[in-house]
Amino acid sequence: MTKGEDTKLSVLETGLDMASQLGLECVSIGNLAKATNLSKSGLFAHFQSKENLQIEILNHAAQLFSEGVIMPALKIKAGIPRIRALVDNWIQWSSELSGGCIFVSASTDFSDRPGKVRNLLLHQQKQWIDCLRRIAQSAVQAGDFRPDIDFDQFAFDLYSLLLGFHLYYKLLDDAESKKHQETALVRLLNSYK
Amino acid sequence: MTKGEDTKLSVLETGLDMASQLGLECVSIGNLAKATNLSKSGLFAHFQSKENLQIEILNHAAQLFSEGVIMPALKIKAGIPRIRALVDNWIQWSSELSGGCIFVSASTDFSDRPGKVRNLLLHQQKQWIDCLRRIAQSAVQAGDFRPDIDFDQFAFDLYSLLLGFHLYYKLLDDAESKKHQETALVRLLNSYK
DNA sequence: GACAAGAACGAACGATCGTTTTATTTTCTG
DNA sequence: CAGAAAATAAAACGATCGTTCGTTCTTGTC
Repeated sequence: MTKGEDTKLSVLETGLDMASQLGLECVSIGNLAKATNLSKSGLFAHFQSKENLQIEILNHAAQLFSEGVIMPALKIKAGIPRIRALVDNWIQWSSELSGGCIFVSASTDFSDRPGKVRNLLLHQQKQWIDCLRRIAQSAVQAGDFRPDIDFDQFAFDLYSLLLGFHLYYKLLDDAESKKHQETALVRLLNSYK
Repeated sequence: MTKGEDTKLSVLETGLDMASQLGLECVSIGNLAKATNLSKSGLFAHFQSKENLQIEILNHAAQLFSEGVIMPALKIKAGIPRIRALVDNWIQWSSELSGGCIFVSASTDFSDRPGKVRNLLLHQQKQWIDCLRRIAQSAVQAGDFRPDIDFDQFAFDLYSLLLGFHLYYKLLDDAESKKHQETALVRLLNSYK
């Protein structure tokens, strides 16, 4: 890895963390430069525009998300064990970032900001929902779920559960949030059995 | 109502709508002044600081929320009918604002911004969750829910459902979101019967 | 109709925004 | 080690940020 690639990566790491806290739009190039001990122009040269920076942060996050949340879960036995692994990984993921899951904050941030960033985010979220759907399908094949279930509905149900946990955990810092999430997950899984 | 109160109110209306779209932090005084045909300084004089503006926008939103979502629901027969009314009102509320529910976007926006605004937001969210809890209690008294249910868990479950709907509706503009929300609500209510 | 109070204005403040240009340093290659 | 290429820096651009100041216009009251 060349020097340039190396610094760019560390900028993306720091930028991802800042974006999770402040929102993608509020990560300024000046602040990010300070946080990474670079000059504004030196940092800027890596991205050519702020929009590009935002896109690269999202892509970097997507890669980490894939490696840390999705792929490990796919190595677990299909069905309920895999679903539980996915949930655990997701919670782990959104706890690692100091401001919570970047896709959740960016989704509310960019739901009304048309442009390349929103388009990318939309695509990523559709992929994530598709992942949830496929995991429900594999749970049917594994015999853990009834064969007549609605995959899209399951994706909605599970994502809602994670969003609820996210808000409770991040805003209310509710010690109960993990318990509530677990209870809700058990009920959700049972209703699809 | 004096002239000043009148303009201030219209600023809050416009500011609330902008905040729902861009997030509270990205509502700039300059833009808000343009949108309300005021000078920057003229608008500023009503609020003394940006933080105050944000707080007043949130308080204004809370009043509308109370009038439009909570109070009408409390006039409906306690139990499942009231819960359904509350959900319908909430969905109506978050559809009226062009950027969705301000409390949802502000919660992700300010979960990592300590200060008066975050404190207010936190208080408001706790009140909302308390409202959900009490509605579950009244549903027990009305005989629609089992007496041994966990009220906090119900609040978590119902709020998660709304958050899921909100993301689906605002970001994915999913025509199916209403259907998914309805299906999930039916299952939720049944599980507490 | 004078007069005080309230409301809105224009101009400017220093700071920061994203971005460009030019220069300097660092790194890699022959 | 020399020279090309890549990486970073410094300085400045116009625009906008939140805020302050002093002034002007509008409002309602005696």
